[in-house]
Amino acid sequence: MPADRIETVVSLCKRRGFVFPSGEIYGGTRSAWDYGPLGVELKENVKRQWWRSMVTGRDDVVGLDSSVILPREVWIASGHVQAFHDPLVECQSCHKRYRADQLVEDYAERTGKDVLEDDLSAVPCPNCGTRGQYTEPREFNMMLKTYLGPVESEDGLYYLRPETAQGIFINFQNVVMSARKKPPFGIGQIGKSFRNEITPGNFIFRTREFEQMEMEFFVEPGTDEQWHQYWIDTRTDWYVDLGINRDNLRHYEHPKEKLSHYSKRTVDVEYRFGFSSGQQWGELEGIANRTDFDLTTHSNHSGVDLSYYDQATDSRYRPYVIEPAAGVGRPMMAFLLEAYAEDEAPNAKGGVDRRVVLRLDKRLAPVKAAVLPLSRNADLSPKARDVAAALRRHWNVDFDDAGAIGRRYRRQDEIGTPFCVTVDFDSLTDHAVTVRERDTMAQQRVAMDQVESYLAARLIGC
RNA sequence: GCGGGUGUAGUUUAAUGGUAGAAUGAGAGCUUCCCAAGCUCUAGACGCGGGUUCGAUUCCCGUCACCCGCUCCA
Repeated sequence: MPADRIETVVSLCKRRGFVFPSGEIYGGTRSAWDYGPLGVELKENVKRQWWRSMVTGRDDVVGLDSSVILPREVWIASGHVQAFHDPLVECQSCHKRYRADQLVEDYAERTGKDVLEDDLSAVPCPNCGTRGQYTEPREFNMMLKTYLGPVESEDGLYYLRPETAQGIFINFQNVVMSARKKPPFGIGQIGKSFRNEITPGNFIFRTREFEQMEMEFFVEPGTDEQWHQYWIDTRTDWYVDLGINRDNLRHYEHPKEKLSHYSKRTVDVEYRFGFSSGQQWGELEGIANRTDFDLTTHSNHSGVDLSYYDQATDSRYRPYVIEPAAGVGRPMMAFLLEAYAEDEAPNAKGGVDRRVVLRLDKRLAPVKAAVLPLSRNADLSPKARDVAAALRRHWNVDFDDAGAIGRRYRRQDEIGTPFCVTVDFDSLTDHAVTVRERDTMAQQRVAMDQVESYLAARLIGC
């Protein structure tokens, strides 16, 4: 394994069409990435697996797809407008940045003197001690704005959602009624969110436009802590099931003073990314106990009572919410890093060379099978095309008849294709093909009309 | 946003104040070809914009992107 796995994988991603820098021909866009032909397949597979395990595979969760643009009041109620509205100043001497209100507060605490946020001339920089050399306070709101309507005015101001969760909370009543769900139950959603991050970077780890897989699980107050633990365990197992080594996962408990404004307790599932900065761990998913914060605040702001009437006890309560909120890009990056391997393999020259292989779980592999005629001669390609066409009815299948067979196997290994189906000269007479498995390198002769069922048995859940 | 570093084909790189060479990868073809074989051919780069200069990929400025740092978390 090369020193910098991330760099290696990033380079593979570009070379093979997983991820491209966005807007490259115009010089690029900061922290934006486009998903190429293989990347979109992998990403869709990650989302599909999430959806299956979190929504359709469960009796107690239903799905939703809410709008990116919601009424402005939603974000006032949720606390996002306020919580991320803090003016920032920067010390012009040492270039460290502070929240102005924090500086004022700390200063008052230390000296007993009150100053105004817009006059920091008496306040020394906590870092370098320089007094009052700050830039003008600048408002920094994490939410991206847009303007709807023909005229760009404050009336038309809307925010792009910084999380998908609020779309779920404001539909709580709709779902309870239409889907006839009782707590404990959840609503899952996959979609894009937008945040004006100060420090984007680390490839697709932190971007300003990103995709989330969130589920809000509504439970009776008092049962929230057990459910929280349940989801922490369940979500961790999901990553392991899809190929992440448990040793490369850990839980991070958010310290009380750093919790988000809505959270009572948050535990992150972290993966050992091994960033080039030296930082090892990075968050894949946060599992938060949001209490009844959201349903309460939306009840108060909208005037609509978002409580649940429990017929059994003839009582009404506001459910607590456990939220497992995952990214899409982050797990995708983790799966790629985890899958990347370099083997030594004997080559046709009698030597040994490097075999790059992505040991992606079959369910995640962008291409499930590749059909490779041994040669372009002897009419192997038409037969192979027929095989490929049959398989394509079920899976994403590659057909490749260019160049040496060994090279084509390697190309498929590099993108994690679990099966290669080779049509050879014998196929013309015995009507069978060789199926070669990526991980074991085992080869199996299979009758041509059996290939579909042979693979179907091995691609369950894909 | 601020500071530091970097910027040559897809990737890895060489050289140069007189507009670029290689390897590998890619495409076409030959070879009954099962693990990046061999041979032939083809396409492909100085991030972008200014300035200095007879002439800039090379020097200067700006800009963009990436990496590293600064209370960001999916």
